[in-house]
Amino acid sequence: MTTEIPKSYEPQSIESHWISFWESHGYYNADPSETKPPHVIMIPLPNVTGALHMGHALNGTLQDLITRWRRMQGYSALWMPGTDHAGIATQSMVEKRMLEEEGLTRHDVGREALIQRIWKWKDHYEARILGQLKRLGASCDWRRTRFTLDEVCSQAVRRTFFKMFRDGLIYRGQRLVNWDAFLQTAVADDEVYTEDIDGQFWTFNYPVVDDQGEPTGQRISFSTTRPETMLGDTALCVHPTDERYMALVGKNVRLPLVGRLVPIIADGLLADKELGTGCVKVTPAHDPNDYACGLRNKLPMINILRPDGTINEEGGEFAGLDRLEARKAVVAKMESLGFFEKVEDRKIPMKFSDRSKTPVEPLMSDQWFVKMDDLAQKAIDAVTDGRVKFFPERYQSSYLDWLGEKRDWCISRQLWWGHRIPVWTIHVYPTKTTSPEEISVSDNRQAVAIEGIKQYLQAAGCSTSDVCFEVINEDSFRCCAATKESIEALAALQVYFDSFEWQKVTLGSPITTALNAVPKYEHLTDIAKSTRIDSIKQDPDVLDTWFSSALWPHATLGWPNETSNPPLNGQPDPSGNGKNTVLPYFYPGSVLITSRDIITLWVARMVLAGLYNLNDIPFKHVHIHPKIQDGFGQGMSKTKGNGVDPLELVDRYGCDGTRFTIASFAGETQDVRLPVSYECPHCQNLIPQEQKHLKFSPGKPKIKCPKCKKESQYACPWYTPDEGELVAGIVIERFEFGRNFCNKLWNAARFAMLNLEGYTPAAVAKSELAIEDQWIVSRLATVTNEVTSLLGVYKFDAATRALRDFVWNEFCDWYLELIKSRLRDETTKPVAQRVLVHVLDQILRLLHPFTPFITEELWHRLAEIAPSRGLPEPQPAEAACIIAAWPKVNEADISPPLEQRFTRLQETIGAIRNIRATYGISPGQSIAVHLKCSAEAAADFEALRIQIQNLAKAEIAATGPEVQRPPASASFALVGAEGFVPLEGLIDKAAELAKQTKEAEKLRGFIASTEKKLGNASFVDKAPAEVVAEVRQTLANQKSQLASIEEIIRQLQ
RNA sequence: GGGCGGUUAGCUCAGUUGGUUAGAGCGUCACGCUUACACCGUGAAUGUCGGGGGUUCGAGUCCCUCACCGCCCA
Repeated sequence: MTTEIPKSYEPQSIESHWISFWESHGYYNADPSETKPPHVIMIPLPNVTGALHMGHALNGTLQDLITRWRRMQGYSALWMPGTDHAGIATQSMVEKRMLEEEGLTRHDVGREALIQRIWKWKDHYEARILGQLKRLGASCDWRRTRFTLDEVCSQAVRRTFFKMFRDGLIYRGQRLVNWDAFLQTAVADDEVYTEDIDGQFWTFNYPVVDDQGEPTGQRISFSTTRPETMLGDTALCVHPTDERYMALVGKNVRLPLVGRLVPIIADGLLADKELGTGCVKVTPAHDPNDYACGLRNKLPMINILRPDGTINEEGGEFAGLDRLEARKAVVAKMESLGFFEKVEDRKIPMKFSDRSKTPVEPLMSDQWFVKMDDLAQKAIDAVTDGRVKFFPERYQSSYLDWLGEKRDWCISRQLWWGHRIPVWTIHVYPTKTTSPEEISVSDNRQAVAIEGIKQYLQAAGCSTSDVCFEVINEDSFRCCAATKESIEALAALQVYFDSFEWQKVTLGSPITTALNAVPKYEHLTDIAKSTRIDSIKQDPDVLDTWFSSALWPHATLGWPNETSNPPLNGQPDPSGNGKNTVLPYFYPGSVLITSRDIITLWVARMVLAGLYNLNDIPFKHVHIHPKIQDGFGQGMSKTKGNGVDPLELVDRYGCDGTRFTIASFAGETQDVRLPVSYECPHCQNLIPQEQKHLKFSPGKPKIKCPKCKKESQYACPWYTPDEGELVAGIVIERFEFGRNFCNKLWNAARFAMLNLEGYTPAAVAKSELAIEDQWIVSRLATVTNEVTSLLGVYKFDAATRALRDFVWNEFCDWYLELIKSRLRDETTKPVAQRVLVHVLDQILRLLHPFTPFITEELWHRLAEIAPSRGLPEPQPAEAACIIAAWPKVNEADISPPLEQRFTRLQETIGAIRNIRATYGISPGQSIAVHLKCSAEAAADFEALRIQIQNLAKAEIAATGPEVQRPPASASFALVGAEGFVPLEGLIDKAAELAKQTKEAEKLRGFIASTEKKLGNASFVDKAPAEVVAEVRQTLANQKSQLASIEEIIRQLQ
């Protein structure tokens, strides 16, 4: 006999059990198969910056849902897990903590030590993130877990960079970046925030000069909020239609402070006639709008800042001043020269670095770029020709618009945490120090040096095809390396020349040194010495994080390694027998599931990288799911303080309840709102979250319960609550939706199992099925079809609704209620049990992807009682729900006429219940019902006599076409059936009359509008025939209902 | 400034290609501890579908416009 079944579903006690069960049985694993088709989802790799939040929970739930569904459908379903190193985000977290706790900067500890500290951080958070995912039930193939800086991913990064470098797609160029002068690094656009600050708005003028550069006496006025940037001005700009300045366009002005002549240009995109004087100064190297104007008008770009924020030599006498001191000095000098006009206070928007909270300076700097022209076009084509499809479709325009700009991709970052750029700049041995006997080769110093490096690499055991060279000028060239070995060898060479250079400086003359700092390469000292180079330096920058994540879909499958499968659990996987069989089997992937904010940053780049490296798309579908907001319509994020830890919800509502709720709001909608409350730990009262709870305030703020007036600390990202302190936890009432559903399912299954005593599996013929059996089987088939097709187009919300409605409103509310009497009768019990077990089995399968834990638990409990089950022939059930086959529909089970007959029964029962409630008839008191209906309907009613007794607490007194209304009856009129309930002594004639009169009025209203419609000639002419016929039928139904009611009224009077 | 999305019951949201009387969950009200389930059951109330205009026999649904909210790009 089965173990006892608790009265309510208790998720906590079973979740961890099934996680280890699934994992230990290897059900999550996906390997190449000759019999199964592949299904692949690559996880949008979470950053190792911190813990998971609601967005991850949503994202992960949907991926798991699809993965479990496809696994049940018979696919070898791979969900590839992993994490992202997240360049600046992670580095700055570690730096910040180091500064706070130890007072150290990255320059104090040095590059290697900092990187080691970040690895420790990464290990900690990676473990935490993967643990969180596992608790959400994520059925990833954990053996294949990757990290963007691990060896498997690194080899793909090296190979891609090298290919691009060799193909001439990578170049060095200048670009305006957001420079954080405090941290001395560029920060990305999404790491910058804008705030309005109190600033000033100065007006100056510049003297106009003639062709000879002599002042014409004219002055031209302009305004600025950053006067110091006039040191880098390269134009003045007016609007092309501005009459005031038309005559001046094309003339020059002389900058009073640096003496440079700059042109007056017309550019309608920069100058605004209405703003200030209508004229603006243009500093392309220090302002994004000016930069764009500079590009359009081919203006020189003059950088006036050093990395530390002081003015450089371009600033002349102002060189060396900090930019804010320089501002004062510039204003003073302009004033003394008579070019100052006025100044006013004004709120001005200022950009701040999110990392240092200091203002960022737009700054021109040298960066590495990838040429996007051809790469972007191929990625555009992949979407426009339908190889990659977006769900919902509208998001494809973000992708196409962004790629269409084909802006080159800046891939360098001034960081230490990341894939270091594998490029060395090499200076050849200078001509002037070349000894006489070497003059013969000096004409071709580049070729000699390149040859020298090749020989060195060969001696180090590297292939010369693993490096390529690019000439910079006659004294220098670059070398890009493709493999770990060649990178290591070049690094050793750099160590050698660095020490050599150091000795040159300190000892005054070059002496022989050895590669003894890198013992592995010591024997190459002589050949290193003879390379005829003067210095070799690796680029200090690392690659943009998105460069490595762009390769994620193929890097994780082992590309470019063709001779072995990627490792499993860090160990070699020999199953490929000398080939990489994983990559061709699992690439391209099936679907990418992510949120819209990284369509450009990530999705587009994966497509172009996949096409570039493998000449094939990385995935066929891209599903963009909603973003989660708090109750105020704000996106949830750690920085806003409104983030919610999904595991808190899992603890409160159960994992399945949480997942089911999440799935219920994941449709084509753009945003999802989750109003949050705190639960008072003293009295359990709910306190709605207010904006003030989210604002950062120092210390440990408390929340006061309006009901019990007690205070408590509350869950908030700004602080960790004190040990032992009572904390007001997070409550999101919407999640009760899923929790309640799980409990309902649990109890439905509990009921079924309590009523399966004596169950015997056997074939069931269609003729043995009662009307409710046929109905539930028909509905089950319909719902199975619906869910299957909805999941195929990622409409998780609709699929969830379809399943909930079926399980709760049809299976529980009607089917279970209807079979209760049959289950108590030994003769009718066997068939009812067989149908019940079948439907429950199918429900568990359909729900498993949504609610894996409860369905697995029930599956095993059901297996104890009914290991063999199913219609029409029983089959042995699979060993676990996770590997059970997804239900297949027998279309013959679906019968719309039968469903219609059943609807009439439901409506009749509803109408009787309504009468009971209207007259306040106590549940214990039975009533009689006379049903006037067709003979066919009468048969249905008679067949369900006992059930109607149970469901409506009503005795059928008479059925059939001849039934007459008994006196003193409450009545109802449905389409196809009229009912009368004699209520002698109970009925209030006046009330009943009023009720029926109201009903009649309503019907007359409907009839009037229906008749009006049919009376409209153009409706009858123009509307489709079936619509007209439908309306006629409606009118007929309304009229017959009205006739019944009028008869009832007549009898009442 | 350009683009995308939203505005439907007190709250959170559905509403397929335009087609009878606009739905659900939560909340509210009334009744009910009926041996699966009070995380429940039965019944009820609740809407100028953001405003205005248009197309159409017919508009929550299509078009234009205005307002507000959110996001992306510049």
